[in-house]
Amino acid sequence: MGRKGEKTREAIREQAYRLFAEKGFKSVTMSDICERTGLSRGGLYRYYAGTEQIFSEILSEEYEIADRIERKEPAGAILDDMLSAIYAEIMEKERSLSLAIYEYANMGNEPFFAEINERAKKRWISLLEYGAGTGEFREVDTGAVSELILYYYQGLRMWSRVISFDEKTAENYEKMIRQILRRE
Amino acid sequence: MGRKGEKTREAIREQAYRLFAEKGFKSVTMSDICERTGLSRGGLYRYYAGTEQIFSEILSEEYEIADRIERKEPAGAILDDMLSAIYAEIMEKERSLSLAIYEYANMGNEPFFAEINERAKKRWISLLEYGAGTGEFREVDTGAVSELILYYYQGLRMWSRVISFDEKTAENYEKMIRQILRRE
DNA sequence: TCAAAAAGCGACAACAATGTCTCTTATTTC
DNA sequence: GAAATAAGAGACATTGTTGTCGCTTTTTGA
Repeated sequence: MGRKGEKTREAIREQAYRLFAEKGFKSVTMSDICERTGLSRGGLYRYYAGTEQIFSEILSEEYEIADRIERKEPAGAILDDMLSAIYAEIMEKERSLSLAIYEYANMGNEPFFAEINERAKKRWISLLEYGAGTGEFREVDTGAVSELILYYYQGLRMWSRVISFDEKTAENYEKMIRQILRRE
Repeated sequence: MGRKGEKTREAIREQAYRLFAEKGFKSVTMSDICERTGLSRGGLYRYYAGTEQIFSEILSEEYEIADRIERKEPAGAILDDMLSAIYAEIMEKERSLSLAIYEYANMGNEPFFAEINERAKKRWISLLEYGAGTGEFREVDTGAVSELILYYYQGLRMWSRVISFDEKTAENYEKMIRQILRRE
């Protein structure tokens, strides 16, 4: 019963994702999504009541993935993973939602993103503490350093849409973070 | 001849600035600006052909101010000035155009902002070189460090609209930068 | 295979924003 | 203070977007 609908739902999200990545949140209309999916208005509205609904569904998928990093490896190895994930994200561009997310955040969804951000910061703090405990990292002001890691990354990610970075810029990020954490 | 017009022009820019700071670029309509200024459509269109025109005029004022930092003081003093300007910008919020600028940048104005950014980076690089020359700062990879300074700042500035920072966060910025530059 | 349910269509009314044009009202300037 | 010019009003046609609704087509499962 009703199996085809799920395929369409996914196709809608897939196409909408691309549109949001291209144009941000505000500039995407339901008509745009109709066009891309080949659906009519009636067809599309059967699934989603508007762009906000589609976007928030995309977002929850997105952050679900980002949130499930939880292991018990050496701090250095975890750091490697996180930095290479970040490197990839800075370099990808085409699928970057940074504009859409930022627009959406500024439309009354501040608390949600404050929360996301708080969690990310806590994750970094606990990694830094853990690494300092095992002696892999230098002792640092974990609050300040995790903010640096996060906002430096945000700045890069956002402006990589506007300025065409070479790999050097993304490498510099990694290099600076490692340098800050390196034991002398 | 025609003096009153200039007053109105300025009033339009002033009100438009507020709107852009509140809602970003895309969400501001000519009708919004009519409402705030108390002008009719005909009246407003006599001065500006659209929101892009108003915004780009506001931008050029904005960057004109930002661009004229050129002195021959000790590197440490220049650094102090720049950091305190940054501190103020992170904390102000109400008049922050960061959303508007980012939206506008992503609407085909990438080259303009790439250029602005390039200049800012060069300014930092030359300050870092100068300071290392006088022995006030540590010798660092000036390219990498200036990127860190810039994008960390961008990240902070953008997300300060969404997350209510306390002064601590802005202070941490200053602290980290000084620490990176401090001679041992 | 065929009836019921799900999926999809496209016209339509309502609204919001744009840019223009003509007319009226203020402001200069002499 | 009167003619010339600038500033401003507001109605209008146009365009784009939204959300809905009744109808048709397709899918599904008994």
